[in-house]
Amino acid sequence: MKAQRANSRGERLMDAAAALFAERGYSATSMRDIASAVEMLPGSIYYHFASKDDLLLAIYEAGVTDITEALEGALMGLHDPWARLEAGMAALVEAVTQPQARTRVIFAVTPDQVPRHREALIAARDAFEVRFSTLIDDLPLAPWVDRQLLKLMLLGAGNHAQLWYSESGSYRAEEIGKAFARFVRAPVEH
Amino acid sequence: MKAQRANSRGERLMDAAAALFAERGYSATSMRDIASAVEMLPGSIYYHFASKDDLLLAIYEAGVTDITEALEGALMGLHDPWARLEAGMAALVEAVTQPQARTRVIFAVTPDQVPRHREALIAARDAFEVRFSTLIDDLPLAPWVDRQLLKLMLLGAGNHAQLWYSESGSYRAEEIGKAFARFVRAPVEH
DNA sequence: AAAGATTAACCAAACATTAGTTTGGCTAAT
DNA sequence: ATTAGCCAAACTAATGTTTGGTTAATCTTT
Repeated sequence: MKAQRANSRGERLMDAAAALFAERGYSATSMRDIASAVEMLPGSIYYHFASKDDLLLAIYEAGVTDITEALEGALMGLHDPWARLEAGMAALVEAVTQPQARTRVIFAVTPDQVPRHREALIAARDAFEVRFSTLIDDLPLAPWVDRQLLKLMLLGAGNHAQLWYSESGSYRAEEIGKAFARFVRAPVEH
Repeated sequence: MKAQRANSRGERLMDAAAALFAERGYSATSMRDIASAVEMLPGSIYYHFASKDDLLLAIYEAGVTDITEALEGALMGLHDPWARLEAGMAALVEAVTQPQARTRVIFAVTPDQVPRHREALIAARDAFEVRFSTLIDDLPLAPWVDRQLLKLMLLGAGNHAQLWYSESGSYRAEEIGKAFARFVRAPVEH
């Protein structure tokens, strides 16, 4: 009873494509690159996905689902707003740095690079960002603080970790996320 | 005596290519796209640059020169370390958001996307980052603060502004940069 | 200063390769 | 007997690049 074989191939395809999209970029990755990564012929991909655009869209939406669930999971049981921000940032950095990740594609591929699905990608991405925004909304902040800018700063910093993070490096994803949250909370100055 | 015509065309080529590289990405931009942006034929580009790779490299290195000079200019006359950080962040955000920019290419194109010049691009980018690091090194910080992580956070946040900044938006580049610097300095909490 | 030679900057046209995609058929499992 | 899943092979368009020629400006020579 090893069903799911069909689904399993489709998923493997998405994972392999996601890894290539995240590393080399969307348009720098060819269908032949993807095909040879899963050991099948280029044309065979079209049994699973109607086009390269659609493949990317499927990965992107799956990635948004993944990262949203990861975020919810990390927040579970936490009530203190700053603890929630730390956990959320940790989840974000983990999502953009994990090697097997479809989640990396969300921040590596910008909607403008896939004109045909531009709106759909923006909509999917916004769904996550709105969810992330509530973390900042709940913070007790000084009145001079622009929450919108603070959100964009934290999102940008977390996203950017994708570019310099290394598994062999001295930081783990979780510490990075938490550190970013603490930098804006506590008086860093001395 | 309107000399410089030669040089002027080459510069216009770099600017047009830079704009396209920054918006659509390196490999999503074709030589024909670039050529038609400056109203000449694809093959004519090869009189000025030996290859697409070399064109990108020239733009990238010119961009690093630009942003480095912009940074130095912004810091001139400032001695207080926090004032210098604010000015530096403002210069960074301005560099990644200005429309006529070769500087945007630095943060829009990652070295891995141009394998042939990977090391050269990394070296150029590092030259700027090292310069930027001194801003953080000079800050009087609490002992628990990891300066390396703080640097990466600020760089990431500034770089990321490129993705959401809009000229018609409610923020100007300078305020964004300064706001980011203030978020980590002052106790945001209330 | 005029004629000739040279060069910078580009065009016109093509080349080989790679891109995304399509089609028809094969094979193993249902 | 049917169908899900893939192969084999091709097709068209787009890609980076090359080549030889053309034009207008600059420089040299007389």
